[in-house]
Amino acid sequence: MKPKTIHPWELNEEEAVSLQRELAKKVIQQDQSHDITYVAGVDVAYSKQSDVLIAAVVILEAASLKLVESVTVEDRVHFPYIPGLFSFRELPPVIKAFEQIKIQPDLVICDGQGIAHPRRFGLASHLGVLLDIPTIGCGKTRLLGTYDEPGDSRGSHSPLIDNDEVVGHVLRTQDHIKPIFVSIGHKISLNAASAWILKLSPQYRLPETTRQADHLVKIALSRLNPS
DNA sequence: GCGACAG
DNA sequence: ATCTTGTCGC
Repeated sequence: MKPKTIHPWELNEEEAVSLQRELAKKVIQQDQSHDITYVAGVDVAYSKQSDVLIAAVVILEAASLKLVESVTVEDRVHFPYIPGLFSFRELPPVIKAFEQIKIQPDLVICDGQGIAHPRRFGLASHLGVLLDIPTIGCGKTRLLGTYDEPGDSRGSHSPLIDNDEVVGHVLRTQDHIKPIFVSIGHKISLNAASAWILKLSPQYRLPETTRQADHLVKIALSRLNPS
């Protein structure tokens, strides 16, 4: 008989949760590589007037934060937005974009959470396990966890706690600016993750990787949806 | 039962 | 995320 091709993104909610529980066992919450030359940023933009979405991957030279490569991919939504199952919605186009990247990054910064997730398997962790590469979850808002407001100077941070576990850092990347939520994605420690996010955010609230990827997807989408 | 809830 | 109007600041 003809085996049907199963794409993880075609699973139902219950199956997706089961897959997360299985893959979460593969997450490595410790530093692995030490030589990081290229850092990648990922982002996805959606069209409200259709089911089209655009994913972008940008590669920056870690030392200079200069863009050295970028790719955008157009796709269609195949999974609804469900808190906790976000990766099943955004990863398909992101994976396609990575398949076209020539420079292999040593670290990937994701827009969303890593292990600061109900099953410790947010977007960043999912991407890290699939690509077998170090990843960091960098969210603008909280999915879960409690925390005390960090000091108001750049670099101040406080632990994000869920079920008595430290699942991330609430990190202030600029003086007096609203903090962001950093968590381990895969193959990196929380302290190293926060240090990297701070280094990648020399001037703005969000890391340059995220800003560049965000800029790219918005331009690509505006070309499809001329106002 | 009532909120909370990455993007 | 997207939509949306105005406002503030460099």
